[in-house]
Amino acid sequence: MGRIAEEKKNYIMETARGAFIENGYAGVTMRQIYQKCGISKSGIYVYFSSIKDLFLAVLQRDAHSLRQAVDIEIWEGRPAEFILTDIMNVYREEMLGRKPSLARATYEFLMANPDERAFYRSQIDDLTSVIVTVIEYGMESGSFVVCDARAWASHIADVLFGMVLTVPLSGYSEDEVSNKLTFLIRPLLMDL
Amino acid sequence: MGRIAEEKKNYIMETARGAFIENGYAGVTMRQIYQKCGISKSGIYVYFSSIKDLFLAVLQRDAHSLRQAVDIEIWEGRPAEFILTDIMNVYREEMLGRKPSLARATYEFLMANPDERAFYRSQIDDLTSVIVTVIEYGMESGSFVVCDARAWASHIADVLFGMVLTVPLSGYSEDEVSNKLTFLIRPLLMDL
Amino acid sequence: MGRIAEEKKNYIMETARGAFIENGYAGVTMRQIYQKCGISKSGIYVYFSSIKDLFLAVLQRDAHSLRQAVDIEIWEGRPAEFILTDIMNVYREEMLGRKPSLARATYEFLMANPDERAFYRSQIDDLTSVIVTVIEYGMESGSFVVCDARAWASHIADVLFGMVLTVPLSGYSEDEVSNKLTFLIRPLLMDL
Amino acid sequence: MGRIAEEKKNYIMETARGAFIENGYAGVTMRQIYQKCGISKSGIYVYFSSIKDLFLAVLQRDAHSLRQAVDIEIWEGRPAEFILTDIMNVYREEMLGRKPSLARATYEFLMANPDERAFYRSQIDDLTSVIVTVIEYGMESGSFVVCDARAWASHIADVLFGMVLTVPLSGYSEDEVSNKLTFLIRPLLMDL
DNA sequence: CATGAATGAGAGTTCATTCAT
DNA sequence: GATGAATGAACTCTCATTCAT
Repeated sequence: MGRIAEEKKNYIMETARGAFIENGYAGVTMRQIYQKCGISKSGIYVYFSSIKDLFLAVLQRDAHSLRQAVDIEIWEGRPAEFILTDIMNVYREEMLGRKPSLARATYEFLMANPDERAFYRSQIDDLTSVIVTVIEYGMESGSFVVCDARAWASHIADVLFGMVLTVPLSGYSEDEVSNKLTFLIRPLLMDL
Repeated sequence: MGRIAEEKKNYIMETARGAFIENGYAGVTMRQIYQKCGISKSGIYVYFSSIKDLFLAVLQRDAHSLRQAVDIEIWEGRPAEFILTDIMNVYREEMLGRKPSLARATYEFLMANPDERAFYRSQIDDLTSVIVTVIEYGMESGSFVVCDARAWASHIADVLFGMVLTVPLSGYSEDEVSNKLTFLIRPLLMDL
Repeated sequence: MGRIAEEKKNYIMETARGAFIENGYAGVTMRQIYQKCGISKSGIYVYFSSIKDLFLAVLQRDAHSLRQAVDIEIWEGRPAEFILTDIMNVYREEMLGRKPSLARATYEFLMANPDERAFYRSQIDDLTSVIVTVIEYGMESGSFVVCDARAWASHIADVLFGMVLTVPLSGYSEDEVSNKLTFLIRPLLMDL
Repeated sequence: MGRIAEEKKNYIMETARGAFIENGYAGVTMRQIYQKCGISKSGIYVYFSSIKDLFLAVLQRDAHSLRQAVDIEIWEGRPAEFILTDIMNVYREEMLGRKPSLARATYEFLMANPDERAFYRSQIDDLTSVIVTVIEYGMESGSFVVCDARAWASHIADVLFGMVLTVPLSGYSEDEVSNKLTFLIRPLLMDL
């Protein structure tokens, strides 16, 4: 594939991503995508053999890693509780619909395609491991109480992944969400 | 509506419920339902004016109330930590797919019908209030540490509602789920 | 058929008439009728074997005769030009949608049921003959110029029957309609 | 759109036109059209997004302008009374069903789609203005008596538009129609 | 590499009518 | 005399995908 083709492929993925964010997985039609892209109906099939294919590509590309950002923060000596809060804020913005999120689309997609679910687990595990790093760093630096870092990280990751799905339904307000997230990590904080 | 009609209506709802549990909301077609029911395509419309209508009926009928069961348990003097565990187990079975669940269908439905979302919030609130009762009972009886019952109940409800959606995707094993639920309520327990 | 049945039949016709006036012939469904009537779905079939049947009954019952009213006016010595204007006004109100009209429904019905068209012709002929009477009376009493009464009557009837259909589409204003009707009969008037 | 596509679109419109002429607007289904066309059900939607869309396209294409023909006739010096008769004959053929007419379909369509009624008014106005031209030409050339050209033209147009709808119902014979049209314009003629 | 055209399968819904009760 | 239940046939329209060009 030439460079131009590569760019076009990327452009399609980017545009499709927007559609998936807006309408979920099941709610997106080829029409929406090729119209948004301004290309022909069959133009998409040149690069992706099906909607499923396209979504998987979008999903893989989107797997954002907090890892790097967190490593830098630690290296810079930012207090652990702030780093943890930073992470929570990323997800909070997603819950409140202020940050584009593929959560809904991913949910719908994985429900319809059970074979691909391993991907989801690995996403949770990634987040968990990042949080583990933060907690351990916090314990070392005396910001966090001593605890089972892995258990806590896993718990936090679960809650975040869950609330990203449920908050849009429950309609929790920004304050409610913030309180809930604060409540979630409070037991870790030393001086309380 | 005569008794026979009432029975048929129930039969349709029961059958449709199975379809919704299996395929979610978006994945269910009228065809699947009337074929499963063994009636004609238009036969369903005698009882329900649309798929949405039918799903809402199924949903309402399904709104299980833990309230009563919990009240009885308290009245019987069952220890608070056991009652709480009982509640968690109900949801655990749902997470693990061993208890038929409308969670997925509900999620898809509410995503497609934002107007009905209040229903979801009220379900969370119902669960929260039941848990509040249990926690307060546990604090009185000395099983639970003194804490902000409402905040904890709300937190627990959130986690349960979230995990009902995410566990089928993450593929957590029974043990993992159990551990997570134990971890969730451990801080409440007195003797730890 | 007993008297009660007779009354019910009349009631259904009256109610159906309202529906036909509102929605034309093709636009009326059995549902609308039996709901408006507050009777059961099949209740209509006790009295009328089909929608077509029902409409025909409504139509026959509705054939209003101006004959009698006009005869009285002549007998009372009302000036011919006023009587003619009275007739035009009946139709003007219908054109402007201020008098309930079956014109649209009749049109749709007869287009779909060519066999029944003789009825329409007889309606035009009825009106024509009434107008003939008025014109002859007007000629005798010196209000109208001497003319071919039958040709003029037929012409006027045609225009009225046509405009009852077209005015709702053309959207002529009340003034426009009035002017047109005045223009139509002006040549008959003596002192102009 | 390529030339082949253009041709196919025209072919569909032509075929649909036949269906609308035969069965009106409400009486035509997509099925009839795509079967007549020999294409697949969804094939039509490639070119027209709905029945309404298709009908509007047919209607626009069909808007015949007499204007040009009349201008030529005047330029050629054809007597005004003949030109007027030519115009009337166009509509007479339509009334008698010898010239395919969309009048019925248009009536049904506009009744179902009130928003589009301006179109009807503009059609009447177009015809009126053409007739005005002819009448003025006739007055100048001494064929017609001096009169209010606009009022007469409007009157004639109304009658023609009305009779196109009513004659198929009244079943007037060719002679009757001819007589009526003659009667309509007689007052304009000079030597009578 | 790209596209317009075409399609089969299927979606949800409505309707007039029939029939056992 | 009246009805609730049921149905088959039809409706408009959408979709992901293929294929010749």
